[in-house]
Formats: sequence, C-alpha cells, structure tokens
Amino acid sequence: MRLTHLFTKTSKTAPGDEVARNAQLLIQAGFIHKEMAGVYDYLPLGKRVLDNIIQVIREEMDGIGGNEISLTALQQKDPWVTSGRWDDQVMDVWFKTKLANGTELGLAPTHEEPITRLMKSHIHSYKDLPVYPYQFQIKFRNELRSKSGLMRGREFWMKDLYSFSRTQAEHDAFYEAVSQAYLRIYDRLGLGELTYKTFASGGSFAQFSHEFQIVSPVGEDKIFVHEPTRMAINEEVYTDEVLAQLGVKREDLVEKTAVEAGNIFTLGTRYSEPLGLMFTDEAGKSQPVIMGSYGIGPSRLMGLIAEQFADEKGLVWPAVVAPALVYLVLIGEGEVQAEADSLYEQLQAKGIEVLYDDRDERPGQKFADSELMGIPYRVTVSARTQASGQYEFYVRESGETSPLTRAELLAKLV
RNA sequence: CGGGGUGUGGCGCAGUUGAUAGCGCGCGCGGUUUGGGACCGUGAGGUCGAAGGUUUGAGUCCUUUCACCCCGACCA
Repeated sequence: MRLTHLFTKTSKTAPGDEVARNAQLLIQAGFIHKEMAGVYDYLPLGKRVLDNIIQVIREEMDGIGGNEISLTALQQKDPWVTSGRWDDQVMDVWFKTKLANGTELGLAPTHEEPITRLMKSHIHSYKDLPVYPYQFQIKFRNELRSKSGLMRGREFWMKDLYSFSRTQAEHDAFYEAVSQAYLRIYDRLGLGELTYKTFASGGSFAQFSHEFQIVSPVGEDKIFVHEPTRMAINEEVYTDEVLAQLGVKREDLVEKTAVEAGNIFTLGTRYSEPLGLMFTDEAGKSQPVIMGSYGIGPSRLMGLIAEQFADEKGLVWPAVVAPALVYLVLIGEGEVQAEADSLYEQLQAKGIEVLYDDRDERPGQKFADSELMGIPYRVTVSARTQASGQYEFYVRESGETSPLTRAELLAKLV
C-alpha cells in the first residue's frame, strides 16, 4: 500500500485519555480509534494486524478439523432462558435490547446456547460426530469497568470453537488437540516463551479448565508457574489439595502476573441436555452430545503483542502479524522515485507486503513513522543509495542497518 | 458499583484573587528547504463536556448531570 492512499495519520503526541501503552501507541500510530471506553474501531493498519492474528488462529483451527462459521450477534431469548443464562444475576454482562414489537433480544456475550440449538439441525446420529464449528466474531460484554485499551473491552473479537463429541474419551482427545494447537498459535505469534498452560476452575463437568496465560506486567491474573514442566496454576485453584493432586510443591512454584489469552472448557452435557442436543448411538439409544468450548481473544492478543514488544520509538510487530513486512522509504524524486517504484512493484509481485512511503514528507518524518508503526524492515531508496547501488536496510527490532543490493534484499525477504 | 482524578480548536496543553480565550503540534496559502519529525511570512479553526444557578460580568464560583482515565470489586 502506498502511504498516499492511506487515510490515517500518525500523531506526535499520545492521547491524553489513555494510560495503557497498547492503546496509546495503537492510537498514536493510527491503527485504532476509540469510540468510547472499551470500544475501538480498527483502521487500515490495525485491521491488517487483527486479520493476521486471526489468520494464524484460523490455520490452526482448520488444522484440527474446525469448520469456520459465523453466528449472529443478535440473540433470541429462548435458548438462554432454557439454559438458565438469560437472568442478569447469572450472566451479569448482558447487553439487552428489544425488537420494535417489544420482543427481548440480547447481544451475544458468548455462543454456547445458539450453537447448541443450531447443531440440532445437523447432529442426529453417532455418524454425524464429532464436529468442531468455530468462528471469529465480535462479542459484547457489559463490563462494569473496561480498561487497559484493547486488553479488556466491552466489544471485542473472539475466536470461539465448540466441540461436539460422542464420548468422554473422544472429547478428551480433542481437548488435548486444541491445547496443542493453542500452544502453536502463541508460538507463531512470538509469545511462546511467555505462555503457560494454566490450571483454572472447571465447572460441573471437569475439575479444571485450562487457561493460556501470557506473562506480562499488565496482566490481571496471578498464576503460579512450575518452570520445569512449563505448567501453571491460577490462584483461584491454588490450594494444597490441587498442589498434591498435580504433584508439585509450593516451593517449586513462582508467582507471576499474566494475561489470559485463551481458555478451554469441558462443558459435558451442560448445554446439550437442557437444549435437547441428542444423538442416536450405535445401539439405537438416544444420548446427549458431549461438548467443549474453546476461546481466544484476537483483539486482546493484538493489545498484548503491541504492549509486549513496544519500545521507546513505538510499536515493534513480529513479522507474522505486522501490517506489512517492509516499510519502503523514498527520499527524492525523478530517477530515485522510479527506482523506488520499481522496487515496490517487484516486492509486491513476490507477495511481500510493503508500505510504500511515497509521501512528500521529510526523511525524518518517514523514518519516525516507520518506527512508530513498528514495521519489521525498512528499506530506504535515495540519491545516496542510487549512487552506491545498495539500499539501506534497517531492522526495527534490533535497530541494525546494513547496505543491500536489490538481489540481496530479495534473497533476504522472499 | 465504591473511591480518586480529568474534561478548554483535529491532537497535546496553559489560563492567577471572576472582566467574554491563548500556546505548541497539525492544517491552508506564498516562499526557502530536502537523510532523522525544517524555516520565514501569512491565514483558517473554539457556544471552554452538558444543563441550571449566583453575579453588572463565569473557562474560572455553586448545583445537577454526562463522558473519559486510574485503584478496588468482577470478568475472554
């Protein structure tokens, strides 16, 4: 993309009403725009980052047999009444609204009820199982207090996967497959070293659920990490009984602050039973489907990655999620511009995402913007580089600069 | 929802014991510049969050209210 085609602007100053580093930088660099507390618009560059995160998750979900769908945000009251979760005392984050005729509706904070009801049209026999629908969707949660920029919004992106299995063993195997896929996701996003699969409270059908906690000073959760096994325990289940059960000793655990970036739940028949999602087994007997739900918040991950890798100059995106791989700086006009144009075309033709700074701006402004935006690599084309026959290649993360010919540059990027 | 803080051009801010608003950035125009956020000149842009009140006079004082941020309680 040419920057002359990009409508967003960077700002020299951080917004005064944000304290969270992720929100400050993302707004300053023009990635997002705040509508209200906990509600943000994604602008072109921010949308790319979000989409890149989503794509990594999508690939991993498809890899374990997921079927991508898109459910509605508007929710009919009935299935939620049936499950017992329409009550504001039970589900205290509801946004509720009404049809013109007065019928009550809700804005989905999660999707167990509708997906369970929906699957009744498609699951009848053991031959129809197991299945794993998932989606990326904006969830609505009326939090008492939103905070920390993208980390905790009232409207946020979520990947929610639901599993429908015949037996507990079949469920357990898939649960483990999701767990492995999640670890691969955090790894690919550059967060692997910081991620701990964490034991958390489970519910009626399992003693534990598992959270994927990413160690970060801006976290809201306290976890106790067992480094040798890279396992952790959320403080909510940090008891002597649990420690004994998991075979770890208190003195081997280190307390850390972390951000919950994903969680996986065994639901058992919590929803299938009341909503009547049954299948006929091999013996011709009707059985409730065994379910699980598996969430990851792509928007929270975006905030976390922004926060985690930023430095004093601005954002620093890992290449997989960056809005572009290369920031191409043009300094000059005429032949120099023709050279930059041709490089831009060639990189694009090779499938490399490039932000081409073809604006009529001072070099300093272009350099500063490339750093604020956190694009992994910067290539400068100027009269100087024309004369030497080598571009200036700059790595955002390390700050290192080196001269490269076009062939060398292509070899490095492709 | 309890406690604390903040609302003044697009952004960041100043505004004294009350006298009808200013600075920087950004933006328009003219010119000089062109490898680290240039410079000179000139201009546009604000019912001071909202409503009510006190006063000859309110950005400033009083009341109510809305919004935003932080801490706490609660959550992907």
